[in-house]
Amino acid sequence: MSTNTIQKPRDKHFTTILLAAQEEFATHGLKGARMQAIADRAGLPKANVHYYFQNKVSLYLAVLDNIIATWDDFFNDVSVNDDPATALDTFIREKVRLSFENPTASRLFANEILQGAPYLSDYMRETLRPWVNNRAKVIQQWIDAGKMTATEPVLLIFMIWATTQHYADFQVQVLGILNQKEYDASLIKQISDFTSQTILRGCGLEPPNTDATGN
Amino acid sequence: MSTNTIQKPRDKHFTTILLAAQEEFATHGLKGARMQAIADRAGLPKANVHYYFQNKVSLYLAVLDNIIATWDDFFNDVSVNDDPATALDTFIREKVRLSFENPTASRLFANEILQGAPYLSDYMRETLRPWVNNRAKVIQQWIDAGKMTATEPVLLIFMIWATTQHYADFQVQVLGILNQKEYDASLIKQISDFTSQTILRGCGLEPPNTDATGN
DNA sequence: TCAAATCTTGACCATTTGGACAGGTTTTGT
DNA sequence: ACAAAACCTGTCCAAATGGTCAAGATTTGA
Repeated sequence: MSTNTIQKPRDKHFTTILLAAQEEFATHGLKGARMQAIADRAGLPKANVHYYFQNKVSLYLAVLDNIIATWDDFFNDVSVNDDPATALDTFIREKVRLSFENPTASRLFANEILQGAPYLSDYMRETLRPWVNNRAKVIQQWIDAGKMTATEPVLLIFMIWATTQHYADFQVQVLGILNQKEYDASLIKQISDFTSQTILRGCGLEPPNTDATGN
Repeated sequence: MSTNTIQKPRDKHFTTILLAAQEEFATHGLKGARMQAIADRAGLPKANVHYYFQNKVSLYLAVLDNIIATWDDFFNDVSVNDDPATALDTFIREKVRLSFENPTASRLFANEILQGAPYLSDYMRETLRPWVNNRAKVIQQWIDAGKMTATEPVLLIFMIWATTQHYADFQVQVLGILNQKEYDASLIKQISDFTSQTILRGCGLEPPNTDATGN
C-alpha cells in the first residue's frame, strides 16, 4: 500500500527525519503532529522534510512501515515441541525488553489504534490476525497435551501484549507513580521477573529459574 | 486547577458538548481534536460550543475533571481483613466492566498519558500515586500474612490496569483479531473470567467460583 | 573539469482552525 | 406583562498549518 514511500535512503537526513517523525507522531498522533515540529526535532527546515516526503500522510506511512519492518518476533519460531514455560518466558521478556528499548514505536502504534487504526487495517487483517491465530494454535496444542492450564490462548496473547506495552505507552504514569525519573536496570529486571512469573503461574506453569547473576 | 470550568450545567447542551468533546479528544488527543468536529458531534454550531467553554483547553480540562469525578473505585474500601481472592476478583471484574461500559474515558486517558500527561501531572501526584501506594500496602499485608504469593504489589496493580484497559484502548485491534463487529455479552464474560482467573492464579490465589448461571 | 543530478532552503500561498462578537431569540423572575 | 438574564448563531478574523516553488549550493559521474 505504501511501497513507494520507502526508497533508497539517499542520505542520513532521510533516517533523521523518519526518527523525528516517529517521536512526533508517537506523542501527538497523525492529526496532532505538526510538520514544523517534526522539522524542528530533525533540526532541519520544513521544506527539507518535504523534499524527502511528499506530505504528512506519506511520512506517517513511511514511519509505520519502517517500524513494522523492524519487528521480528521471537515467538514466530515456537512450536508444540518447545517447552511452554521457556517459550512464554522468553516471549514475555523479549516484549518487555522491546518496550524499554523502543517505547516510541509502541506509543506510535498505541496512538494509531486509539484513532481506530485507519492506516493499519490491512496490516491487522493480513498479518497480525493470522499471526495471532497461528500462535494461538500452538498454545492450544500445549493445553491439549496437558502441559498447561486450559485458557483462551488469544486472550493470553492479549494479556502479554497489554502488560508489556503498558510500560512503554504509560511510561509517564508508571514513572510518576514509582516516583522515578527513568527506568533503571534493576527496575526493568524486576518488571521482567514479575510479569513472566505471574503470567506463567497464571497458566499453571513453573517459571524458569530467575537468573540471579550480575545483580 | 480548573474549578472554574465546571459550573452549574445550565442546560442539557452542556452535557451534550462534554460527551461530544470526550469522544473527539479520546480519538484524536488534545492537539488533534477539532472544535468544529466537536460541534458536529454535538449537533450544534461551533459558536455555541464556545458559549459554554471559553476555549479548547478549558473544554479539555472540563472533560478530564468530569471523568475523574465519575470514578469511584471499589478497591478503595478493601482492607487487610478482606479475602484477597474475592477482593482482587471483584476489582478486576469491575475494571473490565468499566472498560466495556465507558471505553471512551479510558481512551481519553490513554491519549493524555501518551502525550506525557501534561494536564494530569497534578492528579497523578496528588491522587493517583497516593492511592496506588495505599492500595499496595494492603496487598503487601496480605502477602505478609501468607495469604498470597510474594510479588511486587504496585506491579500487580499495573498489570490489572494494563490488561483491563487494553480492551477499551485497543478495542479496534482486539475486535479485528477476533474478527468481531462488537463486544457481546459472552465475550465479555469470557474476558472477565480469563483475566481474573489468570491473575489470581498468578498470585497464588484460588479464583472464586465462576458463576455459571445464565449460560 | 564541468555539466547533470541531487539536495537545501527562504519566501510564499491557500486552507484550516481557534476564537471573537454583535445582534437576535428564548427563558426567568417578579 | 415585561425587563433582565441567559442562550443561540451567522459572520468574521488573525494565526497556524500543510504544502509549493524557484533559485542557489553541493555532489556525482564520466
